[in-house]
Amino acid sequence: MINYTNILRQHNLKATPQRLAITDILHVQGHITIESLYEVMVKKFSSISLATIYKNINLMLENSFIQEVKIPHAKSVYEITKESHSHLACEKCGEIQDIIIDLDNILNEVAKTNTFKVNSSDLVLSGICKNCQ
Amino acid sequence: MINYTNILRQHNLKATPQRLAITDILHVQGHITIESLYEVMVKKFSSISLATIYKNINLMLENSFIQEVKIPHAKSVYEITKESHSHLACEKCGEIQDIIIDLDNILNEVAKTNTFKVNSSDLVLSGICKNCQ
DNA sequence: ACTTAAAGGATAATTATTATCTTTTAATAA
DNA sequence: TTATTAAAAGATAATAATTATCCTTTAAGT
Repeated sequence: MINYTNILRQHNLKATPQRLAITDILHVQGHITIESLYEVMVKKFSSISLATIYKNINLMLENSFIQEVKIPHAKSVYEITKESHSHLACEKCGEIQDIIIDLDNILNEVAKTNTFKVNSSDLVLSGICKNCQ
Repeated sequence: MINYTNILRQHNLKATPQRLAITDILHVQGHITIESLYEVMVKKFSSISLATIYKNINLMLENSFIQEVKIPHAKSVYEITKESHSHLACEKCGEIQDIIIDLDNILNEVAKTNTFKVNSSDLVLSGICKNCQ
C-alpha cells in the first residue's frame, strides 16, 4: 500500500487523513463516482461532509492530481492522473477499465488537415466486459 | 430548410411547433447545449418553459432522434443522430465540430484481445480550432 | 368539427454542486 | 514539545441543474 503523503504535498495538498483515504480508494478502485466515493468514505469517517468530498475532488482536479472521465449514459468517474490512455466502459456492470491504445496514426491524420491543433484526446469504448459476456 | 415533420413522426414524436423549432436549431447549429437551446427558443416562443426543453431533449434521446455528446471540461452538447463520427472541441471558443475518423484498426485491435466486446466508441479531440489559431 | 392522448406551461420538488461560517488540524518554526 | 497559523473539515445554507406534478392547450386521427 503506497503512502501518498509526499505525493499529495508535491501537488500543494496537505496530507490530511481524509485525503489520504480518498487517494487510497482511488488507487485501489481505479475509477469511482462522487457518490460511490462518498459512500466508501462515510464508512471510514462517519462524520465526513459531502462538501469535503467535493472540495477535495475539485482541488485535486485543479492540481492535476486526478482527472475526470466522462462516460456516455453514465456518471463521471475520477482517476489518479497517469500517462495518457483510453477507457473501456461496460454497459452492463458499469465497470471502467483503462486501456492503452496508440492513437498516433489518427492524430497525425488530423494534424495533416491543418485545420485543428489537437492537444488531448478522450476515447471511451462502450460495450460488454469479459465478466458480463 | 428541411421539414422535419415526418421525421419526427417516424420517431413517434408529435410534430409540435416547439419540436420543429428545436429540430431546426439543431440542424442549423449542429451542436448546442441545453442552456443555449433554451435561450434561442425563448426568442421564438417567449413563454416556453425550460421543462419543455428538458422533456423534449429527453424524449428525443430516448427515441434516438438525437445524441448527447459529453465534452471534457465543458457542458454536454446535443446533435441530431447521424452516422458514427468523432468530435473536435475547441478549448478556446468552445466550438464543436464533427469529424469522420476511421477507428476500424483500433476496434479490431481491441477485438483481438477478446476481453471486451465493443458496441460503440466516443472520441473527442480537444485543442484549438482553425479560427482560434 | 369532435375526441383524446400527448404536449406545453407554470411551478414545486428533487438532486447535484458550491458557498459560507465556525471549529479543528497539519505543517512549520520557536 | 508547544505555539502559531493558514488551510481543511464539518455543518448547513444557497445555488444550479434536472425532474415531477398538475392543469391547460393542441396535434392527429376519426
